[in-house]
Amino acid sequence: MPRRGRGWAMRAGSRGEEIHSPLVVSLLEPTLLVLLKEQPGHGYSLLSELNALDMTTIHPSVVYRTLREMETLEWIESDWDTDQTQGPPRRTYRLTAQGEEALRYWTQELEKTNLIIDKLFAKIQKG
Amino acid sequence: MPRRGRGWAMRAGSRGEEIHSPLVVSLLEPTLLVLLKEQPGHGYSLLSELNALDMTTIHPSVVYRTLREMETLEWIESDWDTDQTQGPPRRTYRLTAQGEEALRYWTQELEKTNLIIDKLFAKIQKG
DNA sequence: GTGCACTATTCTCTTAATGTCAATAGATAG
DNA sequence: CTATCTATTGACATTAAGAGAATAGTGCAC
Repeated sequence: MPRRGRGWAMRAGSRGEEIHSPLVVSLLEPTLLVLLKEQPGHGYSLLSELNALDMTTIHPSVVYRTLREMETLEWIESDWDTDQTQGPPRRTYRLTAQGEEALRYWTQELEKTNLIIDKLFAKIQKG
Repeated sequence: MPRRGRGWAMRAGSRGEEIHSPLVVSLLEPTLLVLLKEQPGHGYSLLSELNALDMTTIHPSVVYRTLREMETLEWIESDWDTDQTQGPPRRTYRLTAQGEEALRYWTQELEKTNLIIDKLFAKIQKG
């Protein structure tokens, strides 16, 4: 029952719950871009790749929805894969040129974010 | 007219607009904790401190609202300051013990976030 | 052959957070 | 006396996220 938002830290910390901070979710979009740049993939496989990146608390339906929205933006494209699945057909996504462009902007934003976080750490350690 | 969310990267990049990624906003809460740990302050002064940290696109009312919510959580407390203002009375906030506790959890989360971003950079540079 | 676990995706409803802007008002300089 | 800067609040609209039900194919054990 992940519930995000204001006051996350205490709720997550005091009880060892599966709540994630809003930060994790806001990394989802660029993370999917990066993963799909590495290689095409479908929702279910991306879910386990997210797990490998310690983004374990994101709800599957959020990932699927995000992929659909990214396809609407034409950052990614997909085809149905009916053969070679271990279950029902899967939708395999790949990055488009526009998606690569979006990833470039996102990369800059991630750099900026790292800088801000580093400044915060500096302030924390100072005190 | 900052509009966040899905597709931020292209909207922000293609036109040089004042749109921020969802990442920036999700740093607001821990940033306010850090700034108030450094020293007590009021909303208006915190706004310029956020500017100094390159978090320029966050709307003032969002900052004020966040402060009020953090006070409800008892992470911070406030008093009205009627003297020594350069305008109307200001509400001066300071960190509570619970706020320090929250900051500790947030610090861990920021470390985790930095790690994830670094992993993403590694993947980006590899490709 | 049927029941179960795993794979795989979509849809919908609810709740929470953000965006935006108007309103209010004290202080100060010209 | 009015424009600008300081300072905060409140309300409303919009967007995103959380959660779970529904659907369905595959493969294995019994």
